[in-house]
Parts: sequence; C-alpha cells; structure tokens
Amino acid sequence: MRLTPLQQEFVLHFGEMGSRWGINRTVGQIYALLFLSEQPLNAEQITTALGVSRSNTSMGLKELQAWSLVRLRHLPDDRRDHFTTPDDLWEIVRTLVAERKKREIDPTLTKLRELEMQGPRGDNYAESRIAELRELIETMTGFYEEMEKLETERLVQLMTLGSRLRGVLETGRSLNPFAKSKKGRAASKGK
Amino acid sequence: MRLTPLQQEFVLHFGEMGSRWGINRTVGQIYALLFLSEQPLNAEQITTALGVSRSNTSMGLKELQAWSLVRLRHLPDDRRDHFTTPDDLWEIVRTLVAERKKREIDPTLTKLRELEMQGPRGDNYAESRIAELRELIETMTGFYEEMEKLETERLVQLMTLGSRLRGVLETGRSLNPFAKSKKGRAASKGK
DNA sequence: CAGTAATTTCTGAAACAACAGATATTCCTT
DNA sequence: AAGGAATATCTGTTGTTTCAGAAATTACTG
Repeated sequence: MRLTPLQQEFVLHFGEMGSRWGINRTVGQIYALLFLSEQPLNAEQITTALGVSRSNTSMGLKELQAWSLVRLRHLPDDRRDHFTTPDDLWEIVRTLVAERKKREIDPTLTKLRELEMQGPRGDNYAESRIAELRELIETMTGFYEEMEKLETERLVQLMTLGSRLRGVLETGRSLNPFAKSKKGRAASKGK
Repeated sequence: MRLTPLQQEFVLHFGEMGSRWGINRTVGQIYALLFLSEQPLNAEQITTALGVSRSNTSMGLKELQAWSLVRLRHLPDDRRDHFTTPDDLWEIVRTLVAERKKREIDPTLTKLRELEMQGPRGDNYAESRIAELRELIETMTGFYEEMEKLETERLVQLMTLGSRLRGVLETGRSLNPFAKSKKGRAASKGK
C-alpha cells in the first residue's frame, strides 16, 4: 500500500506526537493511518504502508485494542482481521477520555480513599490536603460522568454555548433568550 | 528530613503513577512531597527526604518548573531556593490542563491547519477527515477557553450541577427551579 | 576579588522500551 | 487430521531514559 503525500504527513505527525500522548511512534502511525483510511486495513497493509516490521504492527494493533481505539471488522471471503477507527469522532473522544481517566485518575482516587480509610494519623496538614484533593477529583469525575451521559447533540450544544455559558450559570437565568427574564436575551451571537 | 508514614505512602504512589502521567518517578515524588508540605522545601531537604541524588532533585525541580507546577519562594535570611505547590487546588488543575493542552493538543491543531492550508489535493476522504478533526478540536478548545475564563466559584457550580445539567441544556429551561416554566422543577432526583 | 555555598551540567552505568527477524501458535480449509 | 495462511510471541539488538556521582558554573559573602 502506498500513501498519498497528505496521508504521509499526517501519519508522520501522529508518530512524532506519540511520545507526548504516551504511546510509541508506531502505535501513533498505525492509528493515524486507520483514521484516514476509508476502508478497513489488515495488518499486512499497515506493515507495508508504514514500512515497519510485521511484529511491530501486531504489537501496535494489540495496544490500540487495549485502548479500545480501533475496531475489528471482517470482510466477506477474507479471514484476515481488518481494522478501522469509528466514523464518529465524538465517540473517539469519549473513548480516549474514558481510558485516560481509568489509567491516570482512578488508581489515585482509590489510593486517596484508602489513605483516608486508615483514619487520622495526627498528620493534620497532609490529611487535609489529601481530603481536599480527593474531593476535587470526585467533583471532576462526577461532572465527567454527567457529560458522559449526554447524547452527542447535547454535548456539542454545551460546548458551543460560548460566552452564554457564564449567563447560564447565573441563577435564575434561562438558556432561552425568549424566556421571561429581564436579562434573558443577552449574548446571542454565535461563531 | 523524615517523612511520616502517610506522606511516605502518598509520595510512593505519585512516584509509581509518574510514568502514566508522562513524568518520571522522581518528578512525581518531588511533587507529592511538596504538595503535602506545609512549609516550602529546598533542594537539600527534598534530596534527603526522598533519598535520591542531589542532581536528580535538580533535574526534577527544573522539569516541574517547566510545567509551572511549583513556585519558587525565598525565605528571609536564606538564599537557597525553596519550593511549594499552590494552596488552591483549582489553580493546580488549571495549570495542568493548560500545560497538557499546550503540549498534546496545540501542535496537532497547528499541523491540521497547515495541512488544510496546502489546499485540496484530491485526497477527498482524508481531507474531510482532517477537517472534521480540526473542527472537533476547535470546538473543544473553545469550550475549554470559556471554562478557563470562569472564576473558580462558577466553575465548581457548573461541575456540581449534576443531573440538572441535562435540564439546563433543554432550551427554555432555566437553572432556577423557581423560574416560571412548566417543566421548571423537573429533574431533581439524584443518583 | 578570593572563598564558599548553592545549583546546574556533564558523564557513564544500569534499566527499560522499541523494534526486526525468527519461531511458534491459532484457526480455517479440505 | 494435514496443510497452510494469518497472527502472536519470543529473542536478541539497538535506542532511549533514568539516575548517581563528578565536575563546572553561578551567585552570594566578606
């Protein structure tokens, strides 16, 4: 398989960013390639397109599956595994956030609760600091869980509220500019 | 400097999590130690408390400064640098998010725009996929910028909206349960 | 403008991660 | 059950990261 110049550049960028994202170059490249590929690709195609070893591709795909970032597809009359990324980008974001939370936040939240369970140990400052941190993480993960429940449509609606966000948070103010409220019709210009 | 058992356990946990957070063990430990320390600490104290080399401490502090995660403090009659973390945890979160965005998102957004600037190249699927990704990132960073502008109080208010979040997004519904609206007082049962 | 304390940078060793090629396993076909 | 295609795992090599200790630099003190 041969890449177009556009695909090439995109793939190389994702490879370079890999290390910042906590994955290796090959994993980044495989993901980028699948992301830009209209058809699902098999391991062989990925290997030749990226010019990496077959084994490297295999490990990369395994890692991407552990992240639930690729899906397996089977084509008729072909028993090779073919891989794609979801068409819906918001679904990809949801997956990414969920996985990162699972790996980067949850273990710490568990540990903090564990430390608190062991009861007061007379280390007052540290204890209060830990409690505060736990509360903050709980607040944030609680918010995350609420957002996770929203359908994509509502989520986008929330994200594109823009400057109206501030207004919504002021008690008594409605999101509907036509609702009965003195300040109701503020801020209406979208992008 | 000698650590209490509570500090010890917390510090070790942050060290272990370091690799998942994209920092090394020592950096994680230094941060954890400073986080639990009521007084600012100097490099020497950190070194003995963690049992690492002086040079390692120096590199770790440099890295934490690059992340803007620690602040420098000078005590009277002492020319050594002393380090602390902010008292306000929300400030820490803001810093973390801002830095991660800068390192993990912005370069890719720039690259995507760059690719689009090079104009259509007849690679239709890839082009539309890239445009879609850029739009999504712009939506998310736009939302982030709005949240960044909120004072902490409002931010916490937003995050603790809970199930009312859904209600707020339904056009015409006010955040104020007493506002005049037929559906106004719906959605009050918690989890 | 020495002398010394504090900090940073250099150096090499050890641990770890990434990778290609070879070998082994799985799973389908007949 | 044998053959063969697809995939996964093992093995050794290369590259990278982490770290301590040494050397160099910087920044104060008298």
